[in-house]
Amino acid sequence: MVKGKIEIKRIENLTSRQVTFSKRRKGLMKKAHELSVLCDAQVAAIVFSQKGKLYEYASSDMKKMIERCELHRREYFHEERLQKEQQVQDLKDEITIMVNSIELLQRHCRRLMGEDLDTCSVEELKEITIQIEKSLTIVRSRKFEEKPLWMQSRNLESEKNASSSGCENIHISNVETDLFIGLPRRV
Amino acid sequence: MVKGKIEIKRIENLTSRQVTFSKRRKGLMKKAHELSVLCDAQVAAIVFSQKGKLYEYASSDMKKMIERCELHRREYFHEERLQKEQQVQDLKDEITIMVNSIELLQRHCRRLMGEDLDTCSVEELKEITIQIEKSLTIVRSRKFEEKPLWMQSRNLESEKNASSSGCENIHISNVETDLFIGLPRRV
DNA sequence: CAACCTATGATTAGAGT
DNA sequence: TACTCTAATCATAGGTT
Repeated sequence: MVKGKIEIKRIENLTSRQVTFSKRRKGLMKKAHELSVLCDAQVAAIVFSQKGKLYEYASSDMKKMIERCELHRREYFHEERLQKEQQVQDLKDEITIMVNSIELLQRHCRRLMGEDLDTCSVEELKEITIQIEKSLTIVRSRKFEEKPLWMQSRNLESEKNASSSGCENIHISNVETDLFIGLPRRV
Repeated sequence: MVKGKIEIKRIENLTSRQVTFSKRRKGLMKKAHELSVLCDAQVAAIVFSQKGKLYEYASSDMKKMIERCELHRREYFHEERLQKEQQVQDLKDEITIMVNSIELLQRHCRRLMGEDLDTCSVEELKEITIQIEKSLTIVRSRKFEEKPLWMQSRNLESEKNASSSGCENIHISNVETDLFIGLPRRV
């Protein structure tokens, strides 16, 4: 083989390979630059040496374009992540509020049922007693109003689903199963 | 200027520019390929024409590398998104359950207070009456147990925080108002 | 547009320093 | 390792078909 002529295949000699890498790499970058200037095109060339060192060329427009793309992509994902985190936090806040409400309601119920009275002040006890007496008056007056049969059956039906076990047997764990029908979403 | 010699600046003649673009683009790709083979390096060249058409070269290693990166990134974001969606769905499910529980508790309370009795069956009405009579017996027996002062004050204190308005002031409608602030609608 | 031609300039392999 | 030199090859501007 004459001087200067080479076959395009891996150069086995390390030194030769390194020298050729340096020369041709510069040549490539120059050609890339010339192409971008002469033809008004966006050109990029990226080279990793065997050792992993990076050499690159990018016409200025391309550089800006890549930067813009990267920035845009990063902002998009960041924004999306923040939104989801905010959503999760909102839901958790809601749950906290609801847990408090449930505890309050449960205590109220227990007291109306004569439980948990140890934690009441004398004042509260009086209020509860008055409420219960009022309730008793109401339900007793109710007992004597015999409703017509069609109305009874209608109520029985609609109640079967809503609270099949009747008032005093409501356990929260049952509630979950029974109530799923028709209630506020599953958004 | 002699034939074949040119200045590196934008070629104004459109035809010339297009021809040169085609020739030099191919030349650049060839050089990129030769560099990657001869020197065992990872090389990529990217060219956008003025019209926005893309031409590119990537040595097989580089191609694989880019594909691997893209795939990895996509999988990562996809995975993250799925996880967050699942978390949000779980929270929403929890909220649905709690909304149901709250409604049931509210109904239970209202009935114990002699409200909402129109939706009761005769059986349920009997059960409620029995419950209320039991409650009344309990609270009436309580009234005569005068608790020592230290116990009263302890209870008063702990109640202040847990339910600032105390038992006697809890109206279900208030509770509802408080709760609605946080309910699932806005999700 | 593309394929080819050719004179010329550009690049570079291999050797030397 | 990074230059310089130089012969040889390669790329390509400006044509022509």
